[in-house]
Amino acid sequence: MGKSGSRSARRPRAGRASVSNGEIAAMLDELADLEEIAGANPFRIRAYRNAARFIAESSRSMIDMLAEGRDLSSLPGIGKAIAAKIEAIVETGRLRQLEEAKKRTPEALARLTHVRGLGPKRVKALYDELHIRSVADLKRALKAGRVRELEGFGAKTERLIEEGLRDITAGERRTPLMVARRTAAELLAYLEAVEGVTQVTVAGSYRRGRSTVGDLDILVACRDGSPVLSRFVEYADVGQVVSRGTTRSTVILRSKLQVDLRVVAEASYGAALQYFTGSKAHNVAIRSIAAHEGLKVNEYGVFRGSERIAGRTEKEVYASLGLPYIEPELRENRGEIEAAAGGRLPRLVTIAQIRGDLHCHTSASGGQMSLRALAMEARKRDYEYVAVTDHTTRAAVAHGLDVRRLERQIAAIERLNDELEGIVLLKGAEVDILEDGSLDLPDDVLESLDIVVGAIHEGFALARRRQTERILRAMDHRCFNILAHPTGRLLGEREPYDLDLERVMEGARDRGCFLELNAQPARLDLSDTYCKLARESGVKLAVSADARRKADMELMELGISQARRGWLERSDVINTLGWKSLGRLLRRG
DNA sequence: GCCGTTTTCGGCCCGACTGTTTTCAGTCG
Repeated sequence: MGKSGSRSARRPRAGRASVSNGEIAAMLDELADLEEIAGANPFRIRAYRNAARFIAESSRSMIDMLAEGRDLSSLPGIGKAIAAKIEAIVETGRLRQLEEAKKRTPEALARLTHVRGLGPKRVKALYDELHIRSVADLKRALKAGRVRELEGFGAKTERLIEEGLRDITAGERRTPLMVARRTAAELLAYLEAVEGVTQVTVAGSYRRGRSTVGDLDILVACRDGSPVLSRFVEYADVGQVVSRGTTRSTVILRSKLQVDLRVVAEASYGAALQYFTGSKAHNVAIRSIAAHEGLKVNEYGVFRGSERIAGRTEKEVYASLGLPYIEPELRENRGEIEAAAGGRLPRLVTIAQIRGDLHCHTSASGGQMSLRALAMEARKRDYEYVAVTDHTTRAAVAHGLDVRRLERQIAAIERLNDELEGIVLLKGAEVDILEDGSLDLPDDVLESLDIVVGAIHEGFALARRRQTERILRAMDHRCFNILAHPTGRLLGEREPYDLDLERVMEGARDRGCFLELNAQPARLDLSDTYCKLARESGVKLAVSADARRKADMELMELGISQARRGWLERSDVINTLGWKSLGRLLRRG
């Protein structure tokens, strides 16, 4: 964290610099780190962090909002002072307060606070007493045995820091949700079998459906005397026991995934689940509301004075604060509490409502499934339809179909549809959107398809305006239905291409087109915050697995998690419709 | 530094675990 921010701060730009929200957030976060080491007012530091988080998650770019003349101080958690800082960053690419903070406190110290076991106080002590100003300095001091001689440090703290350093050298890792699921399932089965255990739930960001998880937070209810905590640390995959208490323990598995276990009584299970599910920002907001009502919320329940008034179920906890139940995927303090208070919570789409998949590949363009295998797999999932959308000629990515091969595939689909019961294969294609906005199949072929999915596979570097026009022109074609992976991002690999996504959303809505939520773990495109923006713009989405092989079909669940995090309801997702209604929607007339 | 059915000042979520403490600070979630 904070690294990209420091880069842009050193490289001033003229005029409105193209500073991303992520860079602005990183600069505020770095400022918070440095001020914290310097011992500044902790509430000011929290204000910086809250603002940074809001900006990083915002689907609107700060540059655009300023260009529109929006008053940034009207945004939640952003007042006059931080609004001025954001403006300065956008105008000049730098932040004076950050540069001054770096003069007082070496900037590498900010990174040290990210080492497990090291917070601002210890980093400051290391700097003041041992003049440690970098990871390398710290390693040398550890080796020389000088750290343990400091007041407040000891042999155990020294070892904790050494372990923390190894982790940070290995890079900050988050585990993909689909990978964490397997680990969680095995651990859950193990814990459920321990005597005295009555309930086990994986909470945390896993339960909130985030695409990656930093750790697993497991909550257990059990009868008195259950040996669940000792069984937990004895679990065969445990590599290291970090802490071990009477109600909570933390281990790191051999896979390096951290797991926290928290044990509570049945009467507190709902309150503990609410607390342990988070997010932190949601909990802080909830507890703050409680405080205004003269109540106290903790993981044991909701209390008025010493009397517990709720806690057995989450529903009870929210009800005690005058709120309806809030689904875990919404708990990010992105407006869900206000919506709950106003009776405006969405009824989130569920996996059971999905009637088909609108983006799948066969062995004809890089996939592994035959047409028949694809149909069987879809039927197994109780789908009513599945679209065959292989790449077309231009796709440099995967041996695309030319017109002749596509026509043969269409004929094969028609024969198969005559033969198969309980599933309909849709004739489709994933066509390339060329740089001038045309599609790479002739009109008469496009006309013969049930569904046309369009995507950008090359020319990622076009300027924002041209890229936006390119897509809008593609959607002008009366056969165009769904814009696949709309921002083109590849997580950890490729940034989204520069695009005015709001214009694309409005353009799609006005033309009767749709945007995709591509459920491939590396894409998850649209993101949750863009899903929310799409819903607010009135454009509907298709949630698609973009499957290449059988196992990919289950990625629909990942897509639905993301859709729920984006506040989508059944009516926002077109593949909740039966084929009859969907077919009408796809014929733009 | 932000915020407001305790409103322009005075609050700001709450608790567990560890280590080096002889009563609690630091860190974490």
